[in-house]
Amino acid sequence: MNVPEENKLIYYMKKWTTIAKQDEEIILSAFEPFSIKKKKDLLRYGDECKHIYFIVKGCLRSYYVDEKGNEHIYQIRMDNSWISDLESFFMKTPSRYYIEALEDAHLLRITREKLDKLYEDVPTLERYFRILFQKAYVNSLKRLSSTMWETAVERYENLLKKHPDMFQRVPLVYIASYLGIAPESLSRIRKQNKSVS
Amino acid sequence: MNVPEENKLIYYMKKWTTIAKQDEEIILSAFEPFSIKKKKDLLRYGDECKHIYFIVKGCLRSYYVDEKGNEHIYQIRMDNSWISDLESFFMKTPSRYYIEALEDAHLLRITREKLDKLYEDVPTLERYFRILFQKAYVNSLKRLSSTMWETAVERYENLLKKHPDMFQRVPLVYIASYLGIAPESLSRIRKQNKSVS
DNA sequence: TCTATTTCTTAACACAGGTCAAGGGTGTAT
DNA sequence: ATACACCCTTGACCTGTGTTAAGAAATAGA
Repeated sequence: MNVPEENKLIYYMKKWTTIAKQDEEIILSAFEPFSIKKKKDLLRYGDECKHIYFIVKGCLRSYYVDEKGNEHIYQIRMDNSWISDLESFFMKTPSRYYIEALEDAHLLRITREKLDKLYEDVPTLERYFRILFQKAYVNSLKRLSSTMWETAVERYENLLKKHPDMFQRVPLVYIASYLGIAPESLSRIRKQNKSVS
Repeated sequence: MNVPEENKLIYYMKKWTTIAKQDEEIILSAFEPFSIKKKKDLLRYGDECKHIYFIVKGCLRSYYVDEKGNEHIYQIRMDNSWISDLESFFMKTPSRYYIEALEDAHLLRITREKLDKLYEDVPTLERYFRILFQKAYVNSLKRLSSTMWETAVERYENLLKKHPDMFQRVPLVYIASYLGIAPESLSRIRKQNKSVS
């Protein structure tokens, strides 16, 4: 990957749909560059999620807090992917989640109004997002079946295989929560695996 | 709901996007009515999933079989929803799932080729499926967070609230698997709940 | 109606992973 | 160099759910 930062979004969109040269400008101008510092919130519980964000560079987590005050991370996202609370974004409802930067991050964001406009101006984008959500849905089902029917050890090993970089960039407490286990359990699993290999 | 059977598909599509009168015929003719008997397979492990199916009437489950031969149900779908193995359907890969009818079912099916053609002929359908997958993704994330962080009892009660009809139509063994628990556990939970209420 | 099959329940036991509590590293700011 | 966060690990104990095995209840077929 050696695409100039401002063109990464277009680069990824072109993987799944064709975009005319003159439309590139229209798309880019609908997005607004946005930066956020480590540990700052992009979205807070109760607020409406007004944007969807493309992560040009950085790392963020989205989580909710249960009645007992425990945080549960359901997404960790890094470079070149999207993050948002889609339900809040599309339904205009208050979010039940937080989104927080785990590293200083550089994003491109767009509001619902501008996105709706963009769908009209560049209809082929409807296809891009159709494919994006289609894939996100398939991945989510895979993750679902893995949390339901694989052991914590298997899930750990799969994540390690699929996102080794995540272990360099994200504290283990968060990865544990993302895997749906206690940090102590993750610690034990890692100890086990070390002695095996 | 009192829509004639053959128009149910259009009826649901119109909820999320506008469809011109003359396009309705184009859409319907791209779909093929298809019936399947109880206990018969719509899709088998290793086969490519050639269609996506709209369930006009009936009930189906999709599941995979692990190395030990245990079945794990990740979807139970009833009237007016879609079923398929999207990964196999879109990537043209062999499916890792089975889809089986739990009741005699009446479906409308479409191939990938016809769907691609339909996206060209009726561009507004791209929007319908974008919204469909968007919603499916959001629901899948909710189900994910509930299997990760809610107890079996909570999941049972939520399902009972959301799909009480499912308990009338689907054997409890399947519902247990769908909830990610052993049938014996579901039995215990139901016993508990009875004595409370 | 009788029988076979499928579905559901119960009980005893086992175990993965959670919880609680404590302690040790490591990085960063002063 | 020191202090303070932050992060990770360890051990002891506990609990929810899985597993195994058996039998009861319900349903469908003859």
